[in-house]
Amino acid sequence: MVMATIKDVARLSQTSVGTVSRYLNGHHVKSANRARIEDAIRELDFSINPLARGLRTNKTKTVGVLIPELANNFSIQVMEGMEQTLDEHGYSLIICDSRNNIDTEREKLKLMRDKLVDGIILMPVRDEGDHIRDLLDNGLPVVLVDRLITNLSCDGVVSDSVNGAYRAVATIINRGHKRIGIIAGPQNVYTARERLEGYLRALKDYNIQVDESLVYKGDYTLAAGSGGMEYLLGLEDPPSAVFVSNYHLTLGALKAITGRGMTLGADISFFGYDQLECSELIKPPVSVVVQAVEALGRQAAELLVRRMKGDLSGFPVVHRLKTEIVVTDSVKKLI
Amino acid sequence: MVMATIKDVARLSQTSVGTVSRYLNGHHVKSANRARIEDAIRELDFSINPLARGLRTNKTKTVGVLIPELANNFSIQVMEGMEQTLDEHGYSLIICDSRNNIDTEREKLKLMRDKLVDGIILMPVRDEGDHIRDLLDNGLPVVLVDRLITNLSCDGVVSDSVNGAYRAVATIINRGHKRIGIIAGPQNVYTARERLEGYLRALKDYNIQVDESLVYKGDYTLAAGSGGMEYLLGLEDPPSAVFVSNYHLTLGALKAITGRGMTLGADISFFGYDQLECSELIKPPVSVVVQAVEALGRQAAELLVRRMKGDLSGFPVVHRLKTEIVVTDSVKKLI
DNA sequence: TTGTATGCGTTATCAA
DNA sequence: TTGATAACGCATACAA
Repeated sequence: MVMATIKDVARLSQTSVGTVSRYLNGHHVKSANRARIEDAIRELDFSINPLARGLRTNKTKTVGVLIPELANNFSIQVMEGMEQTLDEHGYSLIICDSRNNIDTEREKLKLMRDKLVDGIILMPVRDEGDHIRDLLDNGLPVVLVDRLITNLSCDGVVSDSVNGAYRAVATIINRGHKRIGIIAGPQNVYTARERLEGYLRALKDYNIQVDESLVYKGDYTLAAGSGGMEYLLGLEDPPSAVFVSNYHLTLGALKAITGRGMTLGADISFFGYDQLECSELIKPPVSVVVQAVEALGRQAAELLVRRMKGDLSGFPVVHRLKTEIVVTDSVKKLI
Repeated sequence: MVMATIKDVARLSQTSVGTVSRYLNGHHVKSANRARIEDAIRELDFSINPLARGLRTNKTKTVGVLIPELANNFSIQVMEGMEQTLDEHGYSLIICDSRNNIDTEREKLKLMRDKLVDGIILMPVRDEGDHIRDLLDNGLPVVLVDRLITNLSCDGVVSDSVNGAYRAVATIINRGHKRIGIIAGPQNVYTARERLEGYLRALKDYNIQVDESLVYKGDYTLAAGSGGMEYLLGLEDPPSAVFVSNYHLTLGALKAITGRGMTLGADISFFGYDQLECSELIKPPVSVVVQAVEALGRQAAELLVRRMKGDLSGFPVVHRLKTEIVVTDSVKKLI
């Protein structure tokens, strides 16, 4: 297929490439010319060659999105929010999966830089920021989403995980539980630390002594979720309630409970994290902390667009979005 | 950030841009020059400007992926397969969501063409092919995934849905059921037609008369799934078993069953489609037809890569992947 | 406001 | 094998 160029348009409209180019970029053009150019463009089915334009302008109208794991509900919903927003601003998304691997993250980030993206939205694998600082130092806008990075000055949009976890645990306490376990995530991940802190703060505020044996830490995986739940349930003095601090962990923990033939709320009280696709299929439905997933994506995208336009005000900006909690009979009322 | 160019490399390595370019494209270069060029590249942290290269070669090493709905397990897993394969071949993915809307599909397809992608993988919204034929006629490779299109000569990779549905229904019949309902999808979608056909064939082969009142057709949505199940359960003479022919429909149907407080297998026999993330959390686990999701993505990607390399042999190639069925106690044994 | 000419970084053609 | 150079399609500085 041979595409029409700006030259063809100029010829057909009896103007010059300069005029056509100016028309295309929204400059003022005599209305007679404008009309003829528009006709020619329609006639030739012309569209701008983004490569040529990019070569001149050093802009690609493309944003790189790097996610540690595509295959999960949460990531996808965040992505949808971004896709929509960036689409509205005329940006395309190049999407990559870092497969929860910091080396892949480095590599893909380099790939994106080489592909000349105008900006990057990153959900980082873990607390490691040197390679990101490199990008920022080179003037490439980066917005973190879901997770911040210690000692890295970078824009970000995250959920208020401390508060989400706090309210979950406070709810459990208010229903009369004293022995409350937590399945926490890997402590080199921002959200995992925050959620553990929320748990600890709630216990402290309600004067409940922390029992270290009730704090299980694992990766953000299904396996760690079931492993953690097995561990807690196998304790000599098991907790009466468990707070599980991530999507995959929640699925895994529920699997362990179901596997043991136990009933939520009756045999073990349970508070999970993130909306399960099938939350209504489980009896009773599961109490969870729900994040503003779409907003997370939208706001990250909007912030990035602002940066790409050259507005660097307030750097680093961090948005912290409120979470909601859904409380059900999966947490038994002891009082 | 100011990127080094091939010119800088030529200067530093005391060769010419021609030689450097040839080196970069794998042609033969005297080994002394090769060494000096490699040093210079490292020294300057040079990487090829894909815009300039694309402008010359008319290739972007980018593939457009258009999916009717990002936010579902099935799509994502297919996408992961594609991402991995295309990554191996040095292609980036531009991912778009057509939001189950044929106009959006048209629009995004145009956008991708304008962005000069080298090829497109499309999961079409429905049975409409003119806009796709346009692309093919213009020499842009397109591979359909999951769904073919009537009267459109186009490469594709799909599951053998007829067979999947057939075996599901045959399994139900072999467990002694005679009154078997189906929640079918929209008949302008390839997979929906195929799965309905599988159902009908199985009934025919086992000499069971088709009762039209047991055939419910709806969109591929959760709402249609629960609506369909409500309808079937509300019949004067309801079916003893129901085959549900899509992921969303399955979720919706299960929701209706759970909502009525009925138990799978005991009160109603059930066979769904696609792996639910939480299939193990439901008691009893649900019988489903499972597709080779990753393979679907991989093979579509591989086929597209072949086409983009210029190998047009066998067009149109259609791969039809086998499905598996998972059979559980959700289908009651009547005999 | 318009037309002309130059350059963005690469590949490909040509002569050496 | 190499170097010099034209071209890819566009945006922009400059002169008009």
